[in-house]
Amino acid sequence: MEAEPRTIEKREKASREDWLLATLDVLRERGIEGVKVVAIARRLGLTSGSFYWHFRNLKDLLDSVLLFWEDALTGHIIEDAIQFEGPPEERIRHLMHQVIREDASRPDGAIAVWAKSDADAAQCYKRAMKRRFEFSAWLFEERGFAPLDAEIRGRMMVMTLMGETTNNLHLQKDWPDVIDRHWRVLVDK
Amino acid sequence: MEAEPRTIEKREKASREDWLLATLDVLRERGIEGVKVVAIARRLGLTSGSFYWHFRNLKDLLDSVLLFWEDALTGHIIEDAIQFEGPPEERIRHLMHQVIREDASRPDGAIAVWAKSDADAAQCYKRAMKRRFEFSAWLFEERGFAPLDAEIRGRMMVMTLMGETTNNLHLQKDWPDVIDRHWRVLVDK
DNA sequence: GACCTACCGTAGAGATGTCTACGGAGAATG
DNA sequence: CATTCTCCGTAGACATCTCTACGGTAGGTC
Repeated sequence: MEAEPRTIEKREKASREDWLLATLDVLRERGIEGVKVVAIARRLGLTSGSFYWHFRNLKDLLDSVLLFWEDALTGHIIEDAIQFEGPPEERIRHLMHQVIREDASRPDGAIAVWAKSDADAAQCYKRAMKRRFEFSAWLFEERGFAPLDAEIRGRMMVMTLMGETTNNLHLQKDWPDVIDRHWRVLVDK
Repeated sequence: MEAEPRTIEKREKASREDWLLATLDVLRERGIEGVKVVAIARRLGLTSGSFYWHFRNLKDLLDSVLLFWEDALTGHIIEDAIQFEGPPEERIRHLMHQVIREDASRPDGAIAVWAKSDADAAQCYKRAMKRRFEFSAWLFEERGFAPLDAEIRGRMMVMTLMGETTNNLHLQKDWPDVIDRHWRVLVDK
């Protein structure tokens, strides 16, 4: 059931980023209430004493996690899609494949639940979703759909990808085929 | 941030089901690791001592929650759609609206996260999703799509609805319009 | 060799949580 | 009125968690 622990090799010292990445793993697997200092330390093969060298307290870490998720994990996909050269429908296809390929490290589901009971997480989640929706709408406008139609198709794409992510589609060997079939329904006029 | 607590009126005694429903609320808002005996008791205005009259222990409660979610909350929507009389595309529309209407009490997102670290939850989640996908595929076959196309459209419908659920679409006043636009993309040939 | 920086471990206070043991209250039953 | 059935509260043992205080160590610097 458990994923491969993100241990550090050869008794190396851990950086602030090591703690952050390990936290993302715990967050994805156990949810926000499962993010405990001792749990992350155990995963890194360290003790909680060392944690407080890198972070002021647990809240400090959680704030960093939110920022990292919004900037790196959401922004990364969008920038990658902007870089892509080719026809609009292929750009969409590229993005969809990219999301599933990087599936394993996405804590999106856990953050959505987190947002239900925490104001900071809710605000961050809302901002990130808005950004995803707006970018996706643009993708479908480029493809030639009218604004309102492009908006709903973009929205469906985001939701479908998040759904397949929480559903662990990437563990299924025929996932590229499944994604292509989703893609066809979305881009066909 | 917090939802209205599901308190019991006038110092009434709580039934096993009261505890179960309160647990669903906590599960939805805080995730599985937030489901603590004392937290649920607090929400009901009781103490943990009373909990152990209704349940052997925390695991006993969690098992019941999984069964209830799978049988009642998933089965309910399907049975309602089967009852529906009218053309296939309207049956699909009815189901989509129904899901969002009952949105507030759905802990689907929390259960998806739970399934990442617990074998029992994972099995239950898989079964429920299989049932949803198969029923949805049938809906779109009735609508006249070929099996493979019906399957992917059903899958997209389920994911979109779960996405809009975690996204709290039901709090948006124009949600029926948004759902109808999703619907058009899915059922149009 | 002395020093400094960066990182880690241990010990412990205080909070929170699970679960058991047991006693008590109110409604229903005889 | 006495008894029983249901449900609830309290107290306490034990575990886990956050966070502080402080001491230790390895590698680079002067």
